[in-house]
Amino acid sequence: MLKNNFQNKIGRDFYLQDTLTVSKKLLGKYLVRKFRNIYLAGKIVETEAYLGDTDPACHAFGRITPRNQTLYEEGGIAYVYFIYGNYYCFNVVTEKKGIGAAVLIRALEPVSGISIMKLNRNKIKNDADLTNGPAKLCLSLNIDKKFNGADLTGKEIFIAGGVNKEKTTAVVTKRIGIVKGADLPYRFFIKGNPYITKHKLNKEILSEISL
DNA sequence: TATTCGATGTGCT
DNA sequence: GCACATCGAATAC
Repeated sequence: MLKNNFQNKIGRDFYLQDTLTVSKKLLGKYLVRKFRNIYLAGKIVETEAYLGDTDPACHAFGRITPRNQTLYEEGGIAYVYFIYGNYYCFNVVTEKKGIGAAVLIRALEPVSGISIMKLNRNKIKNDADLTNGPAKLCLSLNIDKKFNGADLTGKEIFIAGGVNKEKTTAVVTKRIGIVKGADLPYRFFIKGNPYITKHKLNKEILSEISL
């Protein structure tokens, strides 16, 4: 149905921009994952920026290790990490090679392949609960460690431009679920969208920006 | 409705 | 040995 939208794939140059810029511009675009010849896709409605070795919350803070080395690659690949013994989180690596920065995709609005997403999540009934969190969207889209380092300009997983003509207003808050660097205003979500993570910080809006 | 808490495994100290 | 970019069930109110 929305197949035409998904052909509008984002190219490499987009990801080489400043990480905060990419974080904002990703809102309204589509994360697409090809799963057994079916497109599982959702509109990106919530992101967080992790700015590299100067950001205490970023996995690139400190030395290069086997875990964080994909963060340092050239922008336009995926950084997928395992957390809390159970879950994966999906990031978009940004900026040029040598800078360990990325954007965490925190929530999607399900668009395509919703019935498959529900099969990937046994007990979930509401569409919103399929992808309103970074680990939830990985479960619904069947994203795991094998996508770490995946090329986002390829065919298996990529990001496509939005077709919505209406203007999007984004809202800025502090980042969620971290202790270090928790005061930085690096979380962005689409104003009023019902598919974002449920959190008390949703009410503590620091600023608004129109995209 | 709000808050607490257990599950779970890997990387790094 | 401990911290961890989470989730969802259980508990408290």
